Amino acid sequence: MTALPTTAFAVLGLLSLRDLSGYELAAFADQSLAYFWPMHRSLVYRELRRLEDGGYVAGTEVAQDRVPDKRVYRLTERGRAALDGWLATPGFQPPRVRSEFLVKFFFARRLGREPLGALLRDYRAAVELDLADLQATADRLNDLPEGFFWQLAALHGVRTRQALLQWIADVEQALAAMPGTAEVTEEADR
Amino acid sequence: MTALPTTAFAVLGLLSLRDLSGYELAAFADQSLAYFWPMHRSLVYRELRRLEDGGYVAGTEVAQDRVPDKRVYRLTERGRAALDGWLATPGFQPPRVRSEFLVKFFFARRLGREPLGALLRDYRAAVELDLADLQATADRLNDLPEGFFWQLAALHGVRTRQALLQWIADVEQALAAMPGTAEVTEEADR
DNA sequence: GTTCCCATGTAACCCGTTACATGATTTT
DNA sequence: AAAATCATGTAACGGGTTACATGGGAAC
Repeated sequence: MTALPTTAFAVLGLLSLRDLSGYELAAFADQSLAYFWPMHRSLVYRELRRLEDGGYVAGTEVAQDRVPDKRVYRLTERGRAALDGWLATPGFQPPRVRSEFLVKFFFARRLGREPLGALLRDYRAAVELDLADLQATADRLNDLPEGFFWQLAALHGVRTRQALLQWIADVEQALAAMPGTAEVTEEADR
Repeated sequence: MTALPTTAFAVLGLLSLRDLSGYELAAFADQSLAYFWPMHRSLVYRELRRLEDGGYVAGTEVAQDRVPDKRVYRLTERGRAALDGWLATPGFQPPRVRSEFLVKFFFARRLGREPLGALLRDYRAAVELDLADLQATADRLNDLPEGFFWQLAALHGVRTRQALLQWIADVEQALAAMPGTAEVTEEADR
């Protein structure tokens, strides 16, 4: 009876919209929740098995031709209750960010100006690409009944990425203004 | 020879500043890198053991009285080379964000206006707290040689959190403007 | 003078990622 | 006709979190 992880509720939430197989659910999640709650296919399958064991969802095997059979899951009453209970429960884990870029940047005093500039350029390119991708996702989700919240969720991502672009510009300016660029100095070694 | 994970380089980076025990390293990481690369103590210990096995760091047992003995690690030449190689290598994993709040918000059409308002208020409080905490961390890191980059790394976090506060304000406004608040409707069930 | 916190770490669990499997269908 | 992709999943590995251990100070 140990509490379900957030991923389980993400799965239940998607099943509350329509019945889905694991593959379909993962594909849809990848086009919607992925920007703030990525779920790999494998994990979705495992979670669905667990949810079925717990009686939160019910699966039925569906035969297909041309493509493999699939197992389609439907939310049970128990599952819906769990989802709504979780939604109404106040509190959430603090957002967790993990940025390898910032780890590199944090130790960038060991880098010369050249590789540092390259690092920032790469980062800007990555953020811009990501932002474009997110915009596309947001547009795709526009026409659904949930559109209101989904648009706003996407906007959350857009805003943070725009802030990042601004940050990059600031950093580049600060670097240009700083005359003595820290090359790797001897005293930095030990 | 399988590539080291980012956490290993975070550890090497901190050891490049000074020799540290696992406990000290974890404590310092918690005051600095934690905002973009959290590392639990346990993980730091395990990583240090692996790095010592690989010859990237060298540990020496240090006896203390009043408190337990500790094992202090020092970067080896091999470790320094690995760190600098990683730093100079272009590329990084895309930043990974995981926000339980947004999962709830994504399915908020199932919620009434009351719990939704509460959710947003909680979120604002959490972001504000987090921002204050981050500011404090940034101030603390100001006086060190690495201050320049560390300040900017902290600013990265500050900017994104400020964008979030703006987003929350926008959402609250949009909700107020929306007349027919979606109570849980029957047709949403099934 | 119990109770909580500090300083140090180990052990177990589980989520999340990567790799593997497979037969049909489309692409080159 | 070989190669890549689709549609479905299973299995194994490892990073990250949570729980456990312990003995000496500090706090109440």
